[in-house]
Amino acid sequence: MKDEKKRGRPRAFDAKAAIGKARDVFWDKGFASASLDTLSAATNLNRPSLYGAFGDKEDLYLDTLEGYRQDGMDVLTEALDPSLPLRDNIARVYAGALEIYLHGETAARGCFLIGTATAEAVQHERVREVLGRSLNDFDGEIEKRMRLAVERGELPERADPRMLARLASAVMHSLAVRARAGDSREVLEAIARSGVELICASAA
Amino acid sequence: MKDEKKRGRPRAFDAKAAIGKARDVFWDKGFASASLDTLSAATNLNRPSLYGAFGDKEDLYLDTLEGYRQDGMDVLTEALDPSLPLRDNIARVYAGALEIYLHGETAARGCFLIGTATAEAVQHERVREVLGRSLNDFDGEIEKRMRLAVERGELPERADPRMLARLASAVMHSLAVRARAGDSREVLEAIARSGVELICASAA
DNA sequence: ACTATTTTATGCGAAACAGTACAAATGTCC
DNA sequence: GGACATTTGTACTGTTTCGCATAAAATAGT
Repeated sequence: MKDEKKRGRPRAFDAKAAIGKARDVFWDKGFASASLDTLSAATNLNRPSLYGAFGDKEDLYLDTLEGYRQDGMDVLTEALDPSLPLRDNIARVYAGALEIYLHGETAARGCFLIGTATAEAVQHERVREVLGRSLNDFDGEIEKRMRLAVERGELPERADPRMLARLASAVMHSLAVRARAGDSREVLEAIARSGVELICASAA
Repeated sequence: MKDEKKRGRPRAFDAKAAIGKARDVFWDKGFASASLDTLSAATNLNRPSLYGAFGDKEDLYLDTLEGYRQDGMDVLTEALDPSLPLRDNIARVYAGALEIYLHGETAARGCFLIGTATAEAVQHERVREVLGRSLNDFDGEIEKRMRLAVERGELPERADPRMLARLASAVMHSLAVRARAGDSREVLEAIARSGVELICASAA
């Protein structure tokens, strides 16, 4: 299913790369403030090509969100490598998040989902759905690791894996917001360290 | 300084109330998607009146943010009443936050600052400044209570009040995002309860 | 009554906006 | 080589947007 040569003029661009460029625009400006002209310039695609390939602006935005979710899940599962201690896992999750959040030309961008999709979530139901699903997926992935930690004795029997996971996510959500609010790397890393301590307080 | 009658035609509207109406519009739609026409309709002020009283759209938005910050601080200090145990204080903070976040006609609005200002923070420096300052002020207020808790023995000597405060805020940030993402009141309240437990684990 | 001053209301204008029509370009299939 | 299918580039349309110009309305001072 890779080289199913279709008839007609072939595309002169890589859809994945274009979505990546569009994502950068949305990331900085937000959905509403990103004009199709800007997106067109950033992707090197003229407007009709954008429409033909991705649909309207909201469709394109949803595509960028989905891509970010995927990438985020990949980073997350890698950070949660079960051969490492729980404490290291959570620390790696936060470190990976900060690596993404603190990447910005002028100001830090924070989390793409929390930084931009949250604003649209009230009015655009589809965006709200993606946002909610993404947060839940993240929680779920961490919860699996927490469950394993209880089985292994890294956490006490009475620990609630689901709630611990949600609280571990909460620290990440806060890092996402604070990064975009302009907090320094030092402050964010200190919060991450304290978060690990608190979440894994009872860990071996 | 209340009835300093100025010359000229008197205002036919209450500025505070107008800012409140404008805030509701921004809260649902976000800064970028809120048009001056919508704001004008919601406040019952025609555009020139808006400009005359508040300046341009960004100025008006900053005014609504400042008002929200003020209101939030009031709710916060009331929740942190030092005559109550720390655990109750933090629980009240979260309960007060949820009371605000879950108020929405169609979908929950979440936190006005985190839900809308975060999106603009990268591009609009003044918004970023207000957002950062607001988060820090919240942290600071909670930190004072944490410091008191250490003095009183509600928390152990080795507890770090500043970090505990930031983590307590983190749970609230997460509630803000999740509310806007569509999470149910039940889930949010459960997270709040678990958050209190975790933060105050070592409290008397 | 008259002037000075500030707020309202109507409406303008220039720019930005999203989305599309149309034709040229570029490929596949027969 | 020719019919067909798809993409690309230019240009267009109608709408929405922000901010303001201008004039009428309403009050205070004299």
